[in-house]
Amino acid sequence: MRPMARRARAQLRADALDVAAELFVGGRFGMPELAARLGVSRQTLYSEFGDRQGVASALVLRATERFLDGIEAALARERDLHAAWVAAVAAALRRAADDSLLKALLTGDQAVFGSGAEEIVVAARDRAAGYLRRQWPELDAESVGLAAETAARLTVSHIVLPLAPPERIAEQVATAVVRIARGPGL
Amino acid sequence: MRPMARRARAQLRADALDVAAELFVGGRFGMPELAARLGVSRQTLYSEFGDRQGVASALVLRATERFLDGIEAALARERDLHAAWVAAVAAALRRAADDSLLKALLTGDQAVFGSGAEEIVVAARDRAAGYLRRQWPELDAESVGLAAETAARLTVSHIVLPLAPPERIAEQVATAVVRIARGPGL
DNA sequence: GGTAGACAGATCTGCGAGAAGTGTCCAGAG
DNA sequence: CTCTGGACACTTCTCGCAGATCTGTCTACC
Repeated sequence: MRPMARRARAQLRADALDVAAELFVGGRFGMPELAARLGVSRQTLYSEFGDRQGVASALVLRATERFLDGIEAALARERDLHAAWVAAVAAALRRAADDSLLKALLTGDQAVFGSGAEEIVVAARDRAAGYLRRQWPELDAESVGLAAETAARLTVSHIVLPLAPPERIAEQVATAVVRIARGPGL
Repeated sequence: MRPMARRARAQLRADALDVAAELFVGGRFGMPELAARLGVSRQTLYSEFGDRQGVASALVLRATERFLDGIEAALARERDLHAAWVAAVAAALRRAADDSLLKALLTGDQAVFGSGAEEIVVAARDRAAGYLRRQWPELDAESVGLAAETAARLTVSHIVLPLAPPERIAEQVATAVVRIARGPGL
């Protein structure tokens, strides 16, 4: 509860997840090696994360949140709805391209812990909906929900199965999302 | 070249793929067992399909075409654009639900031969675009392309990761596709 | 708090023998 | 002319088994 202890704990968690991510992409992710690399005893890890799955879950959670934070930042950086989505999708594609853990979670190829794809899609959809409601309150509520889910699913789809250059994908997804968000039309 | 020979060959291919699909979902797909179940020699199989991969490719190809034929039939059965897509997506979800081979191809979980997902998405997109161009020629060409790709990707996404009952998914995808197909709007 | 060590039990690894499958050949039957 | 059955070399599963490693927990210690 003391500042030092809390800081040390948070730092340990952060370091542990950094190393765990490294080990994971390397294919070997075990508690003994994780502890050794951190210069800490196995027990400390078990105390902090409960068990191996706890480390894995925390790792997935952090990767997801960082991913979505980056996307939301890109969204917020633009004022035009279409431009915002172009930037967001482009950011998502970029991150997915050079984050092995994220790519593994989304494509599900490596033996990842809890698939992860579902959590990411759900979280992305909810964040996108929140952003739209907040930034464009005049949009129809149902359309916002549909646009958010479509944005999340289309982006993941293009990460898993890219058929066009990133810029083109971003443009296409953005156009689709904007047209859906615009509502029934008449 | 004689009718009898051609018919026998076609029948053999069809039977072979039926049995191959059975063996595949059962997890054991080998040339000796396939030949035995067909009451034919292995050599005949190799003559007809070239090699094991040839059987696999033919199997995937047929599954894909049947899948898309079913969807296109559902599309053609409705006159309203929205209703047509509701029916098509519902048909796709239904088929994917009770066709193990198809589901394996799309989700990529079982060790399928050539992933298959890419071929399916591409073929679905192209067929959807063809249908839209043919049936709704007044639609903007670029919008049709975008709507077709979105329809294909969203449907696959909802098959791989279903988060809502099929009827709701069909309704959502149809709404999204129609709004995209409608064009820039103004 | 944290460490080091020990512990039973599960899980992974390497390995070799044996079985099975792959792809190709050919002689022979219908 | 097509299909069969058998043989062939080669590669790829499979299975058992021993040894190593990992997991999760406990205890003594600092």
